[in-house]
Amino acid sequence: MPELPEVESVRRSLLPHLIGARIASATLLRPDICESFNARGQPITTRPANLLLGARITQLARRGKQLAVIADDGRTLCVHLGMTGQVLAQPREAVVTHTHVHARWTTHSGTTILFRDPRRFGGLWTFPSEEALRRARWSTLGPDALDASGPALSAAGRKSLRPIKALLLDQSVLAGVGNIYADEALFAARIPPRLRADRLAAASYEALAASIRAVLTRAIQAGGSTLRDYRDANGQSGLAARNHAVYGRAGQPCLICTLPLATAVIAQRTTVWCKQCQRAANIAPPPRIQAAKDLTYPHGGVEMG
DNA sequence: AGGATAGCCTGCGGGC
DNA sequence: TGCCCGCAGGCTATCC
Repeated sequence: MPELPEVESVRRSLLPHLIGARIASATLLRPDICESFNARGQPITTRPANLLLGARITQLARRGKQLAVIADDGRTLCVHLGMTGQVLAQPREAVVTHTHVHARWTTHSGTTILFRDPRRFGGLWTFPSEEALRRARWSTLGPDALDASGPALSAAGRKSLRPIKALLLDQSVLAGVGNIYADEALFAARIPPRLRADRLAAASYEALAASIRAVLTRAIQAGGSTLRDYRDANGQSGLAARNHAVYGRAGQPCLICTLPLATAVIAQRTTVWCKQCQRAANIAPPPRIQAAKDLTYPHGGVEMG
């Protein structure tokens, strides 16, 4: 399940293969996984030129779980890995054959790039400019989860009746967190996943934002979480799953208190947490907002500030 | 309009 | 051994 750390690991592993490379061929084997747009934002038929044929790659960008391959003339290819998507780089003469390859590129330096995605929850989107991508697809995303901030999360959460876990999974609130790292971050911050978003104090959102940044950073350092499908561009699996404290550990002992970890479906996702360590009572509640008429001041004045 | 739900899609593992 | 079912889940469309 590629979430932010996995997509970032793919991006980093692609850099040496793609930066400065010129695209010698581009083939779309499954047209229905790609959508192309012109400068006016209208959908057009995908042609090799839209898939960066002839372009020189200058930049690989990422926002949340989405990757952007940007060329010197502005042409931009957006890649979303969905659940099982992979971008693989291999020598042109490689004999390894893959199933479910939906697009293939070659570079003038002799590298073949494949996009494969058995479950096809991922896809490709092409734009004439980086700006067009940002306008069409990235403007609906919240801040990148590596930049998670307490005030921004709090602003979204304080008016929401959803469980805090649902808030973390909402890409328009925060871009990049999926089911694995939502559970891990909530455990690290000792927040119960079902707690209503509007019941968290600003200080708790600050702690949660810090946990999100820490969990994601550590996972990137481990090369992402390989459960089954995830690989980076070189076919390497990631070791971050070794660090999971709760995800995939239902019924096993909590690493802090040894109580068996609980599991339930929350926000339509399998959720694992520790009922002992993650309790609302551990967390500062939000300040109660009282009606003005109920406020009394011993000295009869009105407090400012 | 926020929030919940269905559906997309394939591979794998458990149960019989 | 083999078949069937359930599950995994990011995201969009749809409904309430």
